[in-house]
Amino acid sequence: MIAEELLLEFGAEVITYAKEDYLFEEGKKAHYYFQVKSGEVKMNNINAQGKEFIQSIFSCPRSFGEPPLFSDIPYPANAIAVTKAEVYRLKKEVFLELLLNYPQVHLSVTRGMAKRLYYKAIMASEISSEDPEHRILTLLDYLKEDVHQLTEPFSFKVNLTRQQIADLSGLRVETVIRATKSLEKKEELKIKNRKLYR
Amino acid sequence: MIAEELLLEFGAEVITYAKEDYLFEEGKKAHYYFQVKSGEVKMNNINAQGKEFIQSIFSCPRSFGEPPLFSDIPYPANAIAVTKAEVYRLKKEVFLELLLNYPQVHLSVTRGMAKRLYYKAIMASEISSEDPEHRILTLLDYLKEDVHQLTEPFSFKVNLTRQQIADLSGLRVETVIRATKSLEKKEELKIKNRKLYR
DNA sequence: TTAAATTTATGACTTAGGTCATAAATCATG
DNA sequence: CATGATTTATGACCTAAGTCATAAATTTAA
Repeated sequence: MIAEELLLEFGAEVITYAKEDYLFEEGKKAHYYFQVKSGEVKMNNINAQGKEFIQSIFSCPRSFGEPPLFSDIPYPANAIAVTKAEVYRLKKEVFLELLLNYPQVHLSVTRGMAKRLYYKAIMASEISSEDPEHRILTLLDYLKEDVHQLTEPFSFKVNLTRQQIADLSGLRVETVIRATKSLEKKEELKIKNRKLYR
Repeated sequence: MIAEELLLEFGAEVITYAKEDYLFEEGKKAHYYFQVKSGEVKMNNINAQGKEFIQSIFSCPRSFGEPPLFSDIPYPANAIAVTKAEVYRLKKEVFLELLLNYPQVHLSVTRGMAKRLYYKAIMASEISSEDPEHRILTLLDYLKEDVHQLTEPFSFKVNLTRQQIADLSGLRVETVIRATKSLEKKEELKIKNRKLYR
């Protein structure tokens, strides 16, 4: 995350996207630094059979899509607005210039990438090795503790649909529905009018 | 990767690990920057049922385990020597000091993390959505093109065991054996005395 | 140079989670 | 506020990949 004032000072634009709009596409080169101002943006892949995998969902003030700005790699996934969203957009060259002038900002960008690498490492291992209930709990605990910094039992209200949980954890929606019901019985989750609490 | 001279100038030690030695453990705090001088190091997770997932295998001159140096997160996986290995080790505080003094080095470390994030994004999507043959080809193509910079067909000799391919792609060794044989029939791979070529 | 360990190989079988069909409940929108 | 779209729900069934057993080929180390 980069402070709004600094972004604007360096000439960042604010762009408004409608729900379902693409911000960039898998395989394309990166030209901008992006940071959410309002709304939600997801990065995803769609395979040949139409199955979706959500890499991550970003809301204010998270940035995304930086890796290809640093290295000669294309975007590994699409970025799509989950809701109507406003996004700061800064030209690649200006962004890199900014990092050189503000080492502390560079460090905080690096910190952000470090956290995402941590999340990806955890989820890759989960998806590869764990059963549905374990995967879902790991995902929700990550969101609860690392993103929302909550500790109290059932203090985290999950604002994801069962389908989104499925697409984040490599499962099918029916499996998530069955697994969350089973987790409720085991008192690992609460379900209050269809919303999950962890 | 940081130049050897610079590492030594900042007081890096060279540590020799025997095959199977642990360099650090999942869940622990990070105190050092690591960079391979010789041999191979893997980062992995072992689940409750004993199944292994290999996050990555590193050889000279790759660094690994940086993310927890930047952010207050623990190691998401173990680091274990795959072969006898020599590793540069630099204290966390000195490493961060080095980055502040050498912005270009900081940028190259960021670049390295960006590439790993790219790899993880690709493999997470593969493991979540693709069948065994697709996963294996994507893994091998990544290693061939992005790590070894090879382009000629079958110019990449894979020096991984079937078991390592399985643990990198979330499959079982029998599945990898059957899938690679099938890929050989389809002329996507060559197998010359048990070695894979892509 | 031999014995032990590892790696590759193959067949039979089992099963977890996916697939498909259908529907109720809830939400969003004109 | 009515209607169409989305989300949650449930049962039946199916299949890809995992599991298990066994063995041959190769590599390692003693």
